Amino acid sequence: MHPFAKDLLDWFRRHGRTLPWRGLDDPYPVWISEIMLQQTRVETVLPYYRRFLERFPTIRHLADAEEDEVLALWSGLGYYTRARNLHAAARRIRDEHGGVFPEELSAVVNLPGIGPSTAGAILSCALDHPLPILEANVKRVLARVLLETDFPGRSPVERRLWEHARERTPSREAGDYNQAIQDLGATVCTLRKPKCGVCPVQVHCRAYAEGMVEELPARAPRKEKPVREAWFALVESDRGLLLERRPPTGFWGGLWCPPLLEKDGYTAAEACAMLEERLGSQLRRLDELPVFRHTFTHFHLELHPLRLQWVDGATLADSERTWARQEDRDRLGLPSAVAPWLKSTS
DNA sequence: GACACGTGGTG
DNA sequence: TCACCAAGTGT
Repeated sequence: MHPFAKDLLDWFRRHGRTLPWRGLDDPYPVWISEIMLQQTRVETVLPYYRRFLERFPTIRHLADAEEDEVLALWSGLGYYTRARNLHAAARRIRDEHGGVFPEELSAVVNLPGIGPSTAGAILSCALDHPLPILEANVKRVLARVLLETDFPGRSPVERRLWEHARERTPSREAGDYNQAIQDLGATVCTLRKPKCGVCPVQVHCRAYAEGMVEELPARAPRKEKPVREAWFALVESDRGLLLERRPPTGFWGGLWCPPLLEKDGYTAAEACAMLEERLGSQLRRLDELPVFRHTFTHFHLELHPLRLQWVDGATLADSERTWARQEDRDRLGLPSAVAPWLKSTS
């Protein structure tokens, strides 16, 4: 066994965390935990994990459920594709593997939502297969131990890290080893203020020897977030504020919101005319309010509020549009960035 | 290979 | 306030 692995396993026996999906030999609950844990912290996952397994105690229960119910139990966890893939994979296991979670790596990585790292985690933890994992904790620990100064997002670096992860994964107790290195990353070898003083693998760590621990792993090159600008049409009538349901794809998908019009190249007057066309009604321009900005993961959205008065008395004949007073807006799903802004404006 | 996907925590 | 990050995968 690699000396690094031995020291890590000794530490794990004394200081490893107790988590509900540990020490299980059934791949199903381990699978659920691994999917929930993708890009998500342990503390966030715990209540969801319990509720989910209570409602879907076996693969068959999950496979036989409606997707809506699966999504409802996932609500609040984010990355909802994970839930749809989980459900789809359960149905595939029911239909193609007789309801039994497959044990071949090739079959496991072919299931939707399971990539190489998650497959390694499930098979090593539940069935003790000697497979490596490579997720954020492992990347950080190995980048430091190996003094890997290139940033791990680049694929040559990633290949190297996979290779080192494989070399260090012991042929027995691979599951414990994988849990151990993740615990180390979560509690000792943390991104900020790492506790090198209590680290069980300090003697193996090149970054510690070089005083480089806090500089690693290297940060990704900064990417400028693009700014998207839109006119934000606040159409008022005696029945309240006009809201539209956002299209299902894109940001704020399916939520109710005042109309947005791409600002690129259109003046306020042109935007107003386009909106009149869309609504089939005349609008009177009132005034413009100060720009407000909301930041998404990949872009800034700059909204230019345009107050408009609904002129004629035509009625809205569209299920995707509605008038809403303040009390109506509290009931409808408005984007969390928009609701308080509207409240403070009107 | 870049990008999208959600939410909550942190300095 | 804001950038950055967290048990990655699919397109």
